[in-house]
Amino acid sequence: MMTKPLAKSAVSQKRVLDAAARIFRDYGYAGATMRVIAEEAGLKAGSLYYHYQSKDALIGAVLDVGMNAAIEAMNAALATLPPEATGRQRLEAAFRTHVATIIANGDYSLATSRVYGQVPAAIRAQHEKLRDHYGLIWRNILATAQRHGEFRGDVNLTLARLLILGALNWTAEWFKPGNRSIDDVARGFAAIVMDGIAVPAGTAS
Amino acid sequence: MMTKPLAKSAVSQKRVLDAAARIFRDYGYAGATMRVIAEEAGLKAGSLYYHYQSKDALIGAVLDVGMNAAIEAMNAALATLPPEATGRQRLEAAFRTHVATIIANGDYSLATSRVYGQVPAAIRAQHEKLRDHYGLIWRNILATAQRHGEFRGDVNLTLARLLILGALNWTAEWFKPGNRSIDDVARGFAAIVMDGIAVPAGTAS
DNA sequence: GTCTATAGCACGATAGAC
DNA sequence: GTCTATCGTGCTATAGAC
Repeated sequence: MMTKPLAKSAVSQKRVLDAAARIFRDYGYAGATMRVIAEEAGLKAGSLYYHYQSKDALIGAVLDVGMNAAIEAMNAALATLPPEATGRQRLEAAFRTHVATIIANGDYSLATSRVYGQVPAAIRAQHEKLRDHYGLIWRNILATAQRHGEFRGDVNLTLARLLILGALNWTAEWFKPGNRSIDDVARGFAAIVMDGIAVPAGTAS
Repeated sequence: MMTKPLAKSAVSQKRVLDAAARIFRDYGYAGATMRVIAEEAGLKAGSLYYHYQSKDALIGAVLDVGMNAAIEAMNAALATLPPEATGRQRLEAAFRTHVATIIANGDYSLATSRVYGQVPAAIRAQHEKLRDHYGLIWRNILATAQRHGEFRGDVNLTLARLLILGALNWTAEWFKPGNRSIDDVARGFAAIVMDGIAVPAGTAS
């Protein structure tokens, strides 16, 4: 079965979107000009408006595409786990998937995290639903494991989730392929969050 | 003993800097215009150039002032700990100090974290020394505690530091005074990083 | 679909009055 | 120290040819 070839329009549209992600990432929302985005996509500035109505529409598409990729990857990863998977296994899979997605779609992830605070409020408000949906997936993983007695009852799960997402999202800024693999990072982070870095009390020295 | 009154110039300069931090935070590097910064400071655009040579000099000052405040607060906090303080106590104090500084200087912290990737490379390069210095303080806290056998030997301290700073720096984006206090957040985060969220193995259910 | 050309506006920075 | 006025440049977006 052959993959249906994309229309010329769709190909260009994707090229524009990828170019926009890179330029927004490097220059911020206001600093990314339609001229430079067009050049990065191999077009002239005026031609962008055939694919996207405005600069606002373009940044909105970058935000949504990146977040949808993260949601789909996470749903797919969790769906492949057996029903009897432990909370620990689920959380570790979520760590791995989140980091892998963030690195694979690095241009979109970094563009999003760097420009989010500068995007017009109307665009941000419309995007918020996807963000909240993604947050809910994490809430569920943590709450389920705590309810099953795998995570301590005295841990504030909201705080735990904010710690986890803050730490994982920052990987997009510092991770460089080469020495450490994505799996190393995810496993290392998961180990710290689940077991801590301190020598457990009552351990022989 | 009276505090020496500041010269009119110094007062204005500080007002300009505070205004710049707020505007850079909200509009990004390119989106923050000298006209708007001036208005926020109660001046006209041309008057800014009496205090700062250029927009680049202004963002450079915002970055440096914010980071120097963090370094000084951390040094002061660690200096008040008794010499016999444990690694756990030092780490908890560092968590508390970092979050408190970030929230107290929220305009500067958020401006820095949001525009850092968009600032001209020359400005960023000059600021890097302060960043590295701050990172070194954290490296020392973690390495010392591990050398003393308080933190597990199999924990990768670089990974731990990246997790900690990613999580702590993100607090600037979501923390709102009201329900949770800064100390609650710092204590909660420190507890997770040191002891984990999982129920320890061998614990009776 | 992509181009050129341009309208209308805002930018950073400077000069010189006060 | 702060102002007004302005230079030269570059911005988003549109119009219409190809």
